[in-house]
Amino acid sequence: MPSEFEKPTIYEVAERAGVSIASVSRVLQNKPGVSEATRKMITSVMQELGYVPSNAARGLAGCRAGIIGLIFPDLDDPSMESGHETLLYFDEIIRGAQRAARQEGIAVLIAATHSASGRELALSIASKVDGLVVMARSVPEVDMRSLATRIPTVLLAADRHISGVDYLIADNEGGAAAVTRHLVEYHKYPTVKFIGGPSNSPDSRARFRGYCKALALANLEVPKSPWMAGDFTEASGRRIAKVILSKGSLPRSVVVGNDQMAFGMMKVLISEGIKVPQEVAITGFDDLPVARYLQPGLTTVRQPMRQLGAESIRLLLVRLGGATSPQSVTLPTELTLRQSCGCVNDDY
Amino acid sequence: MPSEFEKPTIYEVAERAGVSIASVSRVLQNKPGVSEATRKMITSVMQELGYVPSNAARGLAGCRAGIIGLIFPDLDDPSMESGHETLLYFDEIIRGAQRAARQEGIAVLIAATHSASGRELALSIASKVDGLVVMARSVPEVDMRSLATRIPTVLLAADRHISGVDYLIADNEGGAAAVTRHLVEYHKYPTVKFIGGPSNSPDSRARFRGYCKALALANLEVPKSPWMAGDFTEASGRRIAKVILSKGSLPRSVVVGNDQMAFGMMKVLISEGIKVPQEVAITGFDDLPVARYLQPGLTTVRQPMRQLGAESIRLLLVRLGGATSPQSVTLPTELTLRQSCGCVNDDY
DNA sequence: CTGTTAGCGCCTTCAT
DNA sequence: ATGAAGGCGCTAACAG
Repeated sequence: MPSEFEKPTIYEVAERAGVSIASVSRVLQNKPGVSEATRKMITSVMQELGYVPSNAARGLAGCRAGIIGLIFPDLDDPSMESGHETLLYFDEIIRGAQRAARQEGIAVLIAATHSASGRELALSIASKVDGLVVMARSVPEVDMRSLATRIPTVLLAADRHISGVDYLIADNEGGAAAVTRHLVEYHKYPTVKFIGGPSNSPDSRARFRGYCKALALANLEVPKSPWMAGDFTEASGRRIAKVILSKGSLPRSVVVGNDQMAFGMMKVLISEGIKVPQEVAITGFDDLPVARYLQPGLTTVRQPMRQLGAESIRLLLVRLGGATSPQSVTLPTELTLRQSCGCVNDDY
Repeated sequence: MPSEFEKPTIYEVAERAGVSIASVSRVLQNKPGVSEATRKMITSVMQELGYVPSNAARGLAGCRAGIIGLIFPDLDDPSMESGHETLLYFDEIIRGAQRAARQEGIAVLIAATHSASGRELALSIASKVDGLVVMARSVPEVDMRSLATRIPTVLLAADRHISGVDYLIADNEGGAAAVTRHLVEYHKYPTVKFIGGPSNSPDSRARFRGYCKALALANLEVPKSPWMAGDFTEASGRRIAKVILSKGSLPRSVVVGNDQMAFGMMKVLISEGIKVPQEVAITGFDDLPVARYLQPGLTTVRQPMRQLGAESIRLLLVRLGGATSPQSVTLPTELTLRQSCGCVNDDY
C-alpha cells in the first residue's frame, strides 16, 4: 500500500465543518433535514478539501455501487489479418450504453468474455456492479441462469429462455423480411439465397425466419435451412464465396446473415472478376460503418446499435428501481439501400 | 431495496464450514496459515453457496477496488451524418486496455467526458477506481493536475506538462516524418503540404514537427505552421477540400493530420472529379479500419492502438504496485503504404 | 434540524 | 493452524 494518495473522509469534512457526519451524509445525498446555512457551509468545506465520497464504502453501506456491467463475447478471430472487424458492432452498443449511463450518473464496466472464462469473469464482474447487460453468447446459458438469480440482468439479442431477466432485441425478423422482399419484389431476382451465421445465434435464426416469411409471402419455395452458413466473421464470408464459386453457377442474389460475412464474400467475388450487383446481388445485416465505404456500397439492414445500448441501460434502471416484472423490448430495424443489391442509389 | 437477490457473505460460508471468517478470508487470498484439509472444505462450501466476495467490502477494507478507469473525450460531432467516425480510434485503445486488464484480473470502467462535464465526471470515476488512464483533451489540465494528486494516472497522447503521472504516446513525429519522406524522396512530389488538427492537440503538433523535420532533411523550405488545419473530423476534411478547390491550383501531395480528415478530403476531391493520387496524393494518420476499404486505399501511418491500450494498463499496474517514479513511454508507429500516395500497392 | 449509533462484508493484527 | 475483535467510510434508523 504505497499510498501517497491520501483521500479525505467524511469525518474530516464533518470535523472541519463542526458538524456530525450525519449532516455531511445528508448533504451528499441532497436529503432534506439540513438548514440551508449548514448545507452551504458543508458544501464549501467539501470543495475546499477536495472531498470525494468513497464508492466502496457507499456500496457496502447498502447503497448501490453506481456501476453497471456490460458483458460481451470477445469474438476476435486471431486468424483474421486485422483484428478490427468484429469490433464495430459491439462498440456502437457500448457507446450507446455508456452515454445513457452517464446521463443517469452511473458508470459502466465493460468486460469481454474470452471464450472459456465465461463463468469466472461474469461472477467477478457481478460482484462489482448493480446490474448486468449481457450480450447473447457471451456467457453459457447455465451460468447465465445462476447469474440472473443474483443480480438484475438485461439480455441483448438473446432468445427468451431464461425467466426473470429483461430482454432487448432488434427486429431481425422484420429486417430480414424487408431486404428479402426488396430483392424479390423490387428487383424481381429469380433466385434469392440465404447465408446464415452460427447455428446457435438467435440473430441468425431470426433473420432466417424473416427471409422465409418473405419468400412465403411471395409464394416462393421456402427452404428448410440456410443455403449455407458461416460464423459471422469476414473470413467465413470469404470461405463461403470460394465454395460458391467452385459450384459453377451463381445465384442471382443472396441475403447474407450479417455485414462482415457480406464483406468477405464481396471481396472474393469481385477479386475473381464477378460483377456485384450485375451478376450477383448481395445484401448484409447490421450496417456497420464500413458498409457505406465499400465498392459497391453494401445494401443492408440497419440495427439501431446506439439505441440498443441506451435502452438496455434504461431497462436495467427500471429494474433496479424496483420494477415488478421483467420486460421484453424489440427495437425496429431499417432497410438501407445502397448499390450492392442492384439499386443505383448514391449514398454520398 | 427491492432485493430478491440475496448474496451469500463470508459469514455464511464460515458458519456453514464450521470455521471462522478469518480462515475463509485466508483461503480467499491464498494465504498460508490454513491446513490443506480445512482449505478444501472451505473451498467446496464456497462453490456450493456460489459465494463471491463483495468488491465493495474489499475496497473498504483497504484493498483495491480491482477496477481501472478509462477516460476519453466524447468527441462525437452531432453535425456529422453518422456518428460513427470518431469512435474507431478510441475503441481500439479501449479494447487493448480491456484485454490487458482482464489478463491481470482487473476490470475496466469506461467514461466519455461530455465536453463540459469533465471535472465532475472525472471525480466521480476517481472514487470508483484504483487508477486512471486518461486520454489527452478529455479533462481540463487544471482538473487533471488535482486528479493526479489523488490517484495514480497514465496520460495518453498528451504533452508532458504534469509531473507525477505516467505518459504514453505513439511516435507521431517519427510517423509523420516517414510519410513525408516517402512523398518527398520516393515519389519526388514537388509540393508536399501539411494539414493539421486542432491547435491544442499534442498529436497534431507532433505530427507537424515530424513533417517539418523530413522537409528540412530534404533541404526543402520548412513552413512555420500547417498549411491549413481542421479539427480531426471528417466534416472538417470536407470543408478544407472545398477551400482548396476554390483556390484554383492544387498541391501535388498533402500529408493530412489524421485519417478522418483525409477521408473527408478524398470524398470531396473525388466527387469533384479530381483524381487521387494522379492529381493529388493524400496520406492520413492512424490507420483506421476503414482506411483500407477506401478507393483508393489510404496510405497512412499506423498507430499501435491496441498496444497503446495494453501498455497503459501495464504502466498503471506498475505504478499501483508501488513504483518509484513515473515513466514516459513512446510506442513506434508504422508507415502503411496503399494507393492514395501514388503507390500501386495492392492491399488485398 | 442535528447528532448518535449500529451495522454493511471483509481484512488484519493479536491471541489462543 | 485457528479464532476474536477492531476498523475501513458511509448510510440509515433512531434519538435529542
